[in-house]
Amino acid sequence: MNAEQLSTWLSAIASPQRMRILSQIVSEPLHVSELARRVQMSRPLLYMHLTKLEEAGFVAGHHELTPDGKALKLFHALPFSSTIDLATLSAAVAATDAHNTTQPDKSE
Amino acid sequence: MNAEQLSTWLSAIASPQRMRILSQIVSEPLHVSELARRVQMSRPLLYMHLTKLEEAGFVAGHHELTPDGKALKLFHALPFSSTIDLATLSAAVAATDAHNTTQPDKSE
DNA sequence: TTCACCTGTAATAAAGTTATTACAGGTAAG
DNA sequence: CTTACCTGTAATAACTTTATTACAGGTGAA
Repeated sequence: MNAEQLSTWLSAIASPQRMRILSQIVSEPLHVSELARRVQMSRPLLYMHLTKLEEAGFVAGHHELTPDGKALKLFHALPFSSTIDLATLSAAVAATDAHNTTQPDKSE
Repeated sequence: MNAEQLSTWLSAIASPQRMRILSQIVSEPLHVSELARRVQMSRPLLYMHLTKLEEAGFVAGHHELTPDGKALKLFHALPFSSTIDLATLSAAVAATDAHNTTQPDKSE
């Protein structure tokens, strides 16, 4: 994991709003509109936050049909645990440097 | 630690630039101008980043006089290690909620 | 058909972060 | 006194993130 990837990952959770969103869907999944009401946020804004969380791998969403045929999009938090320290950060920077110096165009 | 504090802490390291700065001063302290040259960044910009890192407790700066009397400001990285997971985030959100509900004006 | 729910996105405004430029001032050496 | 270093900050430009508003469209029930 290079510096940019680590940054994207950390940035996704480094937001009080997204922490609140996450903590609401830890124990049970909720559909978007219900979640928007719980965190008191407009739906479009919530979508933006959920997209960031999903891209960083903190949540997953899936469609589900209620018995009466209504389509809901449910989101739930994905468990994770990561220890972060100076070595983690230095390793990420080193990965970026290696990439930009010896392997100018390697896809990963 | 509440959600805002955790956010400030995470945001401080969630930046490729600040990761690069940190990784340069892990093993040895450097003065501002020298550090600016190493990370190829203007001094004013570096100050801004260092201020954020210092406020979050990732670096410390102190003045030092060279034998010939020149005043340098040296910065070095402070060691840390923290495990982050859903429980950490939920606890931070809970701390914020408790603060805003039962203790409207408690200083900490 | 109308009401009350739901999903999804485009356009844009508001706010915050990052980066640059231009200062003012200090010490030591040539 | 000029050159070559250094610290520090104010003003502002450029960019990114966050938030709002306004759409278009779907289902089921009254």
